[in-house]
Amino acid sequence: MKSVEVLPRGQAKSPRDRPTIVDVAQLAGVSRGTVSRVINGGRNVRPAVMVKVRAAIESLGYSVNQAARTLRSGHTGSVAFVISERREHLFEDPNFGVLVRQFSRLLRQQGRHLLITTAQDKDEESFLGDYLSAGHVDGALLAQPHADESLLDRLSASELPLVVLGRPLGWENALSWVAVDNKAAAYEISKYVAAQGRSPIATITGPLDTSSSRERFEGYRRAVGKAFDPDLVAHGDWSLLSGQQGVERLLERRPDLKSLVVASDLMAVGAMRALRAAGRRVPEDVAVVGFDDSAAATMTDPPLTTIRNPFEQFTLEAVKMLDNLLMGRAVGPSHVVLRGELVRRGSA
Amino acid sequence: MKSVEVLPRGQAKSPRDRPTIVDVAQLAGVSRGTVSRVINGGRNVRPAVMVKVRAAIESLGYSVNQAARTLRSGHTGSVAFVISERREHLFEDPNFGVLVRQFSRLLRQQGRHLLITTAQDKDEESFLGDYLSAGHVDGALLAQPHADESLLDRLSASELPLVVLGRPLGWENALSWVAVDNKAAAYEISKYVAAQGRSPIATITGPLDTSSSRERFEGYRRAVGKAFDPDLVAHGDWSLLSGQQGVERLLERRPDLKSLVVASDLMAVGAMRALRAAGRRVPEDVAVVGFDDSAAATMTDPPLTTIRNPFEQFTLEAVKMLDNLLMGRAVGPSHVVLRGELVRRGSA
DNA sequence: GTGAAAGCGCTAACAG
DNA sequence: CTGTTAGCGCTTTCAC
Repeated sequence: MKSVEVLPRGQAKSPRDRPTIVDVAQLAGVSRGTVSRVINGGRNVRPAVMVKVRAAIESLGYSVNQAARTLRSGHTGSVAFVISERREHLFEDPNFGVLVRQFSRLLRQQGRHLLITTAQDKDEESFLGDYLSAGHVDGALLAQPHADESLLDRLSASELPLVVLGRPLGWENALSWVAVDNKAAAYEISKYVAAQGRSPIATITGPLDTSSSRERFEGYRRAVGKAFDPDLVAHGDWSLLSGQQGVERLLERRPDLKSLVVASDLMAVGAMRALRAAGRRVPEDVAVVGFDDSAAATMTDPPLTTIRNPFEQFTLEAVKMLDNLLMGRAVGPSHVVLRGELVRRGSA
Repeated sequence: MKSVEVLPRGQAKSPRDRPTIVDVAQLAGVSRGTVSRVINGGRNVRPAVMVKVRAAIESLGYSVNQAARTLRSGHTGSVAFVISERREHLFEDPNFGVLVRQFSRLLRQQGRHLLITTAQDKDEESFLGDYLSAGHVDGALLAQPHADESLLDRLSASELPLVVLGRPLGWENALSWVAVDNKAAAYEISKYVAAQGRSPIATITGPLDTSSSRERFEGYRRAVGKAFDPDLVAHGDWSLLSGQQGVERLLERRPDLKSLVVASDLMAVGAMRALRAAGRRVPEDVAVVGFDDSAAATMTDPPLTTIRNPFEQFTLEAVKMLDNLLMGRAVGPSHVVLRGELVRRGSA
């Protein structure tokens, strides 16, 4: 049943009120072909004719009919940034704005538009799948898919050129992706804390159905080594509240904890709040580190030591990868893994 | 020169590898017309035939070619949410996620897709204008335009059905819009503070080229009445830092200030930080109120008293308005003004 | 350097 | 209920 959808009937404007290439050709006294050449860069058109045609375009207020162009040429000139999160983190994450801005700029240099699309639940996901499969876009950048991502099935089946942002669990070999080495980052920041003599080190993870959560947890686990203790682990859901509750649970089980590796800055904010409520000072009694270097990281007191993602390179690689796919230059799926960077602030 | 753009050449997939309605018709042993009827809801098609056609669609992995459909039918089934901010606030504003979610859900009920599009600078704005004018979307929701918004010119000239979110300065009569009564809200919250005997009341405004900033300032000004003093006013740019700096300036000029009406929660966070640095307690020495009821409002200590926007109704009105435009039911531009709600927390 | 013309895939109007 | 058919507006050979 894929791709079956019903469009609303009845639109306001009669289609006839928009000038077409024919109107322009008539006014300029040339053929449709020539007008087409002009609006596509003007190769093989005499300057004088160019001027005439452009004037006609201007005076008619002509603008190209993208549907016709796409139907004929087979591509749309736009790319979707697909956000299939069930929760709202991505929008709250200031990193998201950075991503959007960079993608937008990079794609624009290729003459492509960036469209951001979202899906909150299964229904919307299927609706979005219809959209993407219907040829509305030439390709897609897919943000942080969950492990159970049915969109991934759908899209990879549709053969839409696709670059996944983050490691797509279960699809590592089939798809192209660019990811940050979360495991290494978590390892590094945990060791950083350990080197300060802050053991035992507890952690609050994100939801473990995302690769970033798993990797961060894995990095932490490897860093603490034999000292690993399930009682030092709490699981959160990226929310501030879950960070707060995580600390409450941890303090019950291991009141001796000396530091806290939290899988996101926002949860770290909650964690610090709970620590304060429990009478522990940061960083004197408990060192706290976060992840993401989000705005929250600078809003806490003390500000958070955290991991910053290499967005510049990240977006560049993703767009390059997608362009290769779109231009038919890619031989197969490719992968890039980048390193995050430790940002030292007051919390650890 | 509008609408003249150059698309990238050379796309990966040969157009021929996607099945069309003809392939489906052949496989199902019916005509193209019947297939079209099936994929458009199946009116006037026998159940048995429906089944056959659907099976053919499934087995071929057919999905509709949106370009062809749009070219023929004159509409795309999608709507743009246009963000033309020069800065990134919108993405950082958690309210943005709420807006997107609600718009998305509401539009989906109408069988329409929501596309979020952005423009960071003049160039991108013009590029975006091309996109929107080219018939990629049936209509647009335009977020918080600045006073100098050239996109507004462009779009209103293109006759694209348009609903502005926020009051479009200088276009109030020409366009449809839905806005929150910021002036009333600012008045209310300023009076709330005054009623607690917290005068003199200072304020930190947003950038005054937005209608919301102006209105909030105006409401404050009206509430303080004759007590108004330019020394009690600082101008920010919505950023946390600007809130902090605002307080520093205010304390220099009017160290006797007893309360602070800040035009956004984020700036209020900065303001509270600066107050603390200056040895003033909130709310004992200085009462602080914010605007927006954003996540930041609950992250401060004490949490912020602020104004919550009526998003539910806001999005509903905007989508209804746009639908009227799209369906040709609108007689002219319409306007809706909604009231915000005071949320009492610890800061005032 | 320019014109003519063949479709791209689909919908909807018209016959039957 | 179903088949047939005429384009929607544009790009792109192919001639000239």
